[in-house]
Amino acid sequence: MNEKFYTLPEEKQNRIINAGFRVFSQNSYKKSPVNEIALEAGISKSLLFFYFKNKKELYIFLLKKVEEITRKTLMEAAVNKCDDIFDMMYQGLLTKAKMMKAYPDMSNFSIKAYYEKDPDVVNEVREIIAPYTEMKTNASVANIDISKFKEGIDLRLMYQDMYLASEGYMWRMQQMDNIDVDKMIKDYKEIIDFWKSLYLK
Amino acid sequence: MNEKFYTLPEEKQNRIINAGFRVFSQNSYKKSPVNEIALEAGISKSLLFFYFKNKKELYIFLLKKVEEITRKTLMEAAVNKCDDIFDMMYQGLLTKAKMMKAYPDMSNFSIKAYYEKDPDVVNEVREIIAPYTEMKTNASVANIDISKFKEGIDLRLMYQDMYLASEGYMWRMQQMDNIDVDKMIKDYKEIIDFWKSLYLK
DNA sequence: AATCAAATTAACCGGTTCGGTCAGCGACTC
DNA sequence: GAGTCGCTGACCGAACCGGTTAATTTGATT
Repeated sequence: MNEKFYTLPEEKQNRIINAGFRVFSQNSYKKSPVNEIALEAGISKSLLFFYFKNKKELYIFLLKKVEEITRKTLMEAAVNKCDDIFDMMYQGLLTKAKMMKAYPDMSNFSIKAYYEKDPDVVNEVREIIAPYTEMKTNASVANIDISKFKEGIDLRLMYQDMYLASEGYMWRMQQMDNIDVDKMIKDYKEIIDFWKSLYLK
Repeated sequence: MNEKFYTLPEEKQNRIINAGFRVFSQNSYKKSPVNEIALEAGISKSLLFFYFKNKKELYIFLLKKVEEITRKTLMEAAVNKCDDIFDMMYQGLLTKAKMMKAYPDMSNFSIKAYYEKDPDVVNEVREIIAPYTEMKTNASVANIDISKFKEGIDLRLMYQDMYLASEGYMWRMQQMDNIDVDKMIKDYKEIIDFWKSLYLK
């Protein structure tokens, strides 16, 4: 790709990136028209092909961008490491919300990429995304302070319930046309407080 | 559409229907190639155009098929009407699982259709689907026996939590390549029992 | 085996779309 | 006014797509 891209004002870069996320998140790789990305970014197709030598390069650039953005956001969030599992879930959603505000279609794009089967890009997708699919389920349940919880609660099922509900909530959000991130945070906080009242002494 | 379609062996009808669900669920209306549907159904494109005079007619037929299948399955399920909200959720998932076994992509197809914006079909979609989008959230919480529940539980949040977790569970299932419906039912039963132990006296 | 109708398909057509290229336009500098 | 830079409109060949048509296969009947 053309290094000139990085000299563009950040706002313009983001316009291109978000347009790419949006189009590639709603169509398969093959059926995502480069022209539609350019139009949505407010530039001409020719210029897009000036920065990225072809469609595949643009796609892979976006893939790597997902990783970069996620890593950066996660690093920022890790500053306030909390031992409370409820705070952890809340913080998790907060960071996800922050990302969704800046890059609304990134999440859907990475999901779509994960299931992409086009031989033109499938190898690259596997290479770039694969490392991140593992460390999904772990990352918690390990060392939490049991004494705070009510007696007789199956912590495994509790966690599963909360995790599933979070996934269900995210899913419902993804389906909607425009996401009200602030309302989302408010609703989620309400449920977390409900869980606290249920599970904690 | 050509009435001859209904004289086809049911297995062949279903192959066509499922192929339609799959292709239309993964692409927008416009970018769903009729040829791909035919190939996946194991017939030629020409034959498909013999049964359905054009793409739009096929699409609308599938839309109506969703309504028909859902109604039939729901009627069967309504036989054992239970007043227990937990039983209700369990029965609800059972019926949904049954439908997913017979028509794996129907659910995703109807979601996609709901958000379809192509002017060629948007009016018809609204007409056919709209009536069913309302009666989603109600249908419960209304007349349940409160006395069975532990005191101080916010029933609205309880229901929301269970509903979201169910959706999250369904979503996780949809993502997987091949769904083990029986295991799914077993896991779900485990969570419902967990909820019972949490919320009931 | 010959016949005929029904089921099914291969081949084709006109139009559109898509990835990618290229010549050149306007603005700004020296 | 020559040269550079950011940028675009117009264009190209190839592929694709919805839909048609003529032909072929199949299967039952005589």
